[in-house]
Amino acid sequence: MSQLAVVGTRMLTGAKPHKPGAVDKIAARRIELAEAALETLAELGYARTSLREIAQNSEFTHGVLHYYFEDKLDLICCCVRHYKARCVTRYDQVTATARSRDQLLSGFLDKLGETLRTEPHMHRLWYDLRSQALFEDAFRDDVREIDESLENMVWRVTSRYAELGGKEIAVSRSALYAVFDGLFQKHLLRHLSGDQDAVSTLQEEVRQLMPMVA
Amino acid sequence: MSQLAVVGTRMLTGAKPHKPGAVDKIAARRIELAEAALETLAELGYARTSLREIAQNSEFTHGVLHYYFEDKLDLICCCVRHYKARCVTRYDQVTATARSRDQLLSGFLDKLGETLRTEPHMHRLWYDLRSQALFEDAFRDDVREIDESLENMVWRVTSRYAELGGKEIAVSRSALYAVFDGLFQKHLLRHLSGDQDAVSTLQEEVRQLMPMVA
DNA sequence: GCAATATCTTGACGATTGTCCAAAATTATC
DNA sequence: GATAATTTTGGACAATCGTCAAGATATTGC
Repeated sequence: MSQLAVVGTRMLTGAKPHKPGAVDKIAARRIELAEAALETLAELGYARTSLREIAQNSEFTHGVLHYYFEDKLDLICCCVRHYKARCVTRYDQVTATARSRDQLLSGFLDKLGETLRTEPHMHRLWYDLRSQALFEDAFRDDVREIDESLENMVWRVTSRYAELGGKEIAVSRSALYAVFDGLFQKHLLRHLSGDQDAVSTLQEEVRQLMPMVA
Repeated sequence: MSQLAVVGTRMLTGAKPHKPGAVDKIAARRIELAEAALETLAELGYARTSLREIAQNSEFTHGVLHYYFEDKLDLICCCVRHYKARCVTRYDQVTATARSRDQLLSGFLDKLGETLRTEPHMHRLWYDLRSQALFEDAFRDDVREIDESLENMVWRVTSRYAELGGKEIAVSRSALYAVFDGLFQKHLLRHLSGDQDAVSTLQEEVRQLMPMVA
């Protein structure tokens, strides 16, 4: 019997491990494997990703996955949770340092374009996993949590933008996030379809939009 | 050798069949099978849908699918195309008959709620397939076409709404569609998660939004 | 340095997948 | 009503899937 079940229970209940560092080691490997899984998922999509393919993108063999994860769903849930940490602070630097409305907008647009240009695969994975949550209960809580984090992120940026202009945000949190999310998703598809202007078009759309919402 | 390849070529090139009615018959069966496939896809999602499962939801066996479709991708592409026809005119009746701003808004919200309540599975399939287009080239053109149709639909409704108020739409077509699409997707997830207030919350969000965009 | 534990590899399993094909069943044609 | 063409069936195939367990290897505690 592997120690996983015990460790898993510990992690869920928050009980302390008998041996200090043991959980950390296991957790570290779980994250390592989850990151390899994220790469594979981003490349192939949820529907085409197998455990063997994930293992091949790591430095281990496929058997080890069942040593650290209950099953495939457990692994992918771990991926989703780990994915979150990457995203939610993406624009905080811009928000914190910008000293004018234009500066904030420019910094935001730059970062937005950079994200679309350098990480399209990771973002298409997000949309894929969010769609999976529509079918699979196990994903729903995590996906909702990430969605909320992203909503908060958009709200923070826009709040600062409004503040710098002495204005108030004119739409609801949901609507604000929805419009940014929808625009990003649309131009992500364009970008992946080979549209060279996708990045600049997105930036232009957002540039026109910002003064309307705050 | 089946006639499919010939028929397929005919359909692509638009050449006339040797025997009148032969293509229609084949096309009709293709649609019949595509509709059975749509039901299965809506139930299980793209990742978990197999050809045998699709056939079981139809009145045929799994072998017949390869008589009418090149392969699985061909079948699902046919599904996507067929799906489109159902959606794009959903709100046209409301737009055509409404004689006041309030009437249009109420009719739109009613239809929106009814859609979310009665067809959540078909809509989660749409979001699933749109995400698949981020990975699979074969879906991209069809998905883009559907997206455009939906964008136009939203634009038609909002245009009429603006017209009835003697106003102009204040945002771009992309942004307008993005915000509606994003809000719908969010509340679809809520609704499928068992949130009883999802429908009314969506309606309330849209009710607040409409006067802001037109 | 030995025993015990933890970690990893490897191969196997039953099930399922998309695809293909020969034959049966059905329909159309004369 | 016989023949030909079309449509459908159902089984076989190779490949791949998630899962599991036994054994090899590495690490730790004493």
